[in-house]
Amino acid sequence: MGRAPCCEKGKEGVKKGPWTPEEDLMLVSYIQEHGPNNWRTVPSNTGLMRCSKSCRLRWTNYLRPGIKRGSFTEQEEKLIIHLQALLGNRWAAIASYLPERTDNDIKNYWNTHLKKKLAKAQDGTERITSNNNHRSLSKGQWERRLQTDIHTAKQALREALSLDEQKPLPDGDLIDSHFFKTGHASSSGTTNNVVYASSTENISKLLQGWMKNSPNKLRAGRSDSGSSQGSVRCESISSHDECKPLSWLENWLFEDSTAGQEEMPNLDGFQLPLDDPTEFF
DNA sequence: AAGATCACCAACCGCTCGAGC
DNA sequence: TGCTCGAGCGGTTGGTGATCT
Repeated sequence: MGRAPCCEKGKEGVKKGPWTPEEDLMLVSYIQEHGPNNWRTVPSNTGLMRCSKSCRLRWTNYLRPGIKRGSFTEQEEKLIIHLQALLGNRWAAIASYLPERTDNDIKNYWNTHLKKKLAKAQDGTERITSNNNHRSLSKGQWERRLQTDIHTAKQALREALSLDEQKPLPDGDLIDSHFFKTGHASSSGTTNNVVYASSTENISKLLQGWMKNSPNKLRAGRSDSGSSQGSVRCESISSHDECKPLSWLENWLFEDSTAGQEEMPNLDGFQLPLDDPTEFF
């Protein structure tokens, strides 16, 4: 499989580094008109001296409507920790459960905050248990620990979701409708102060206008960072057109909660909602 | 006050996947 | 069937502001 050279790599005149508000405006104006697709043609059509990849990234990580910036809430933090435990470093998949956050954002937050936090916590618990763990775990012990971990993760994830019960995390549809109705995602926010991307007034005006006119385009754009993995998973779960990751997740949690709380989940009957559950590990 | 170090995050790089030819 | 290339993803880097010495 011949790998294509990185877009415009080596090409002269390709700008790198931070985006200027003018560039943002150019990109947003273009996407407002044409939608977030066919990135290859974006630089030439907009006149931006950027590589198509850079344009896509700028859009998905910063300019895309509905992106929440600023500090993460405790619920978000919990959710990330436990989704990471379940999914590993599949940031795009994790991001699909935090529709207002980008995979890059989550990844950064994980690397700069949560990893350290967990390392500290783990360090504390390891000190306690280290005396009892001189030998490596046997296979049986390992499996049992794995089951416990999964159980714990699910439990905490359930808690995280129930904490947010009054303002349930939006599923795929809610994201869009919520966003289009308000035109500004923070209007329903009851939590922390959030600063949204595209703070430049012009850009936000453009986006608001665009959102009113073409909701379907946004959906197309969202699917981008919604990750292919996420959508594949949706297909495997539901034959419906709509992708509702949180719905099945909630179902999954609630299903499990109907089982005995103290009962250790059986790994064999543990229906992970992925095509290949072993991918988790 | 100034240099060193740390923390954060936007952006880049390179790999994989999958559609199209 | 194999190749090309666009798109997406995760890891890494580099710039910048904050904090420390």
